[in-house]
Amino acid sequence: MDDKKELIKGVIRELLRISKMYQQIEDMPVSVDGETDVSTREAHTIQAIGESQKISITQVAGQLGITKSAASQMVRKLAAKGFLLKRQAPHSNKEFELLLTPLGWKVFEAHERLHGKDFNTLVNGLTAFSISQIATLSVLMESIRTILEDRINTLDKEATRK
Amino acid sequence: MDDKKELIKGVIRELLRISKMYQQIEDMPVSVDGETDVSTREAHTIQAIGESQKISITQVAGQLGITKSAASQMVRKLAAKGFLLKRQAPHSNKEFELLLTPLGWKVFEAHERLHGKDFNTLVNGLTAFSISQIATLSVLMESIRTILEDRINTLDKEATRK
DNA sequence: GAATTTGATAAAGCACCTTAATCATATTGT
DNA sequence: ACAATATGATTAAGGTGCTTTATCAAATTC
Repeated sequence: MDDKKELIKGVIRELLRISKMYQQIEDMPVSVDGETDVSTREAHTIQAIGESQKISITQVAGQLGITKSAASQMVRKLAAKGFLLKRQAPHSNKEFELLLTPLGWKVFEAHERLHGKDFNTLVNGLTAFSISQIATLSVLMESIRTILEDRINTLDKEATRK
Repeated sequence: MDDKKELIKGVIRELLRISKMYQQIEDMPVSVDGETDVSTREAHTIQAIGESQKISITQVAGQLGITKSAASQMVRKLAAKGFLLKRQAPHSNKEFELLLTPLGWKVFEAHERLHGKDFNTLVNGLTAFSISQIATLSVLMESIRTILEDRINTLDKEATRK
């Protein structure tokens, strides 16, 4: 009985370490052409725009979980650097639609490629295990995710209440 | 065969989502007494000092992975706020040793408690599964960790090379 | 058509970090 | 022993990315 609890604790500890390591990888700047370096936040903004073309500034803010003001500043900087285009939306005189330039797409792809590499390494590393083992893992992961989701919701409520 | 690969991909995606969620929890400020709010970085500095008493500023920098300069600034701020004490090390006239004040310990404990709560929730959530399932999970986690470790090492080398 | 809401922006300021320079205290090599 | 170097700490200046607050014009609602 205690053995089991210890085993579980070990697994959770491992999970937390993995989370930190992933974060560490995620935080590294993306290099395009081995030339220009793009910060993580810049890359994420470019990613958001590349994924949903013609997105507006307010939508970018929503997707990244930052204020409209912050998104506006970020977009201005990226446009100045030539990563994206900001043009009047056809349906509105107050909205803009954002598009990646070829250079922007380069960053987008470099970022995707980097992540794809990590992703594939992980996938390959797990192919050695049996289907039923993976299936178990899948169930446990979902359970862990649910637990964390609940936790985040309660913390959010607490923060909002104040 | 393809089923397996898809299953694995799903698991990895889940893992990445979990990592992001954990990061989200980790980034929330710690509240002491429901009164003072302490930022994540402040809490981590306090945690580092609480864990290894009489640590020096340079050591704090090493542990948090920031420059000595940044650590010095952070420590000055925390000392001014009354969370820690900075006194001359007995063995050296150029080093300081850092200690938490009672208030500092309160933050330390609040931070630990918060994490302990998450930790226990996760542990409890997993007790429903069988020992062998957990054991499988453990093996897989270790394998994932190794993969990420390798990745971080190569990325670090690449970054240093430049 | 007046009042309100919404999208975008600008100004000011904050948290946290970096690099580079400086200073005093060790430590090392000859 | 002492000159050269290394180390611990600090400061000044600057950068990034965010927030809050205020403003403006365009759109929507009543």
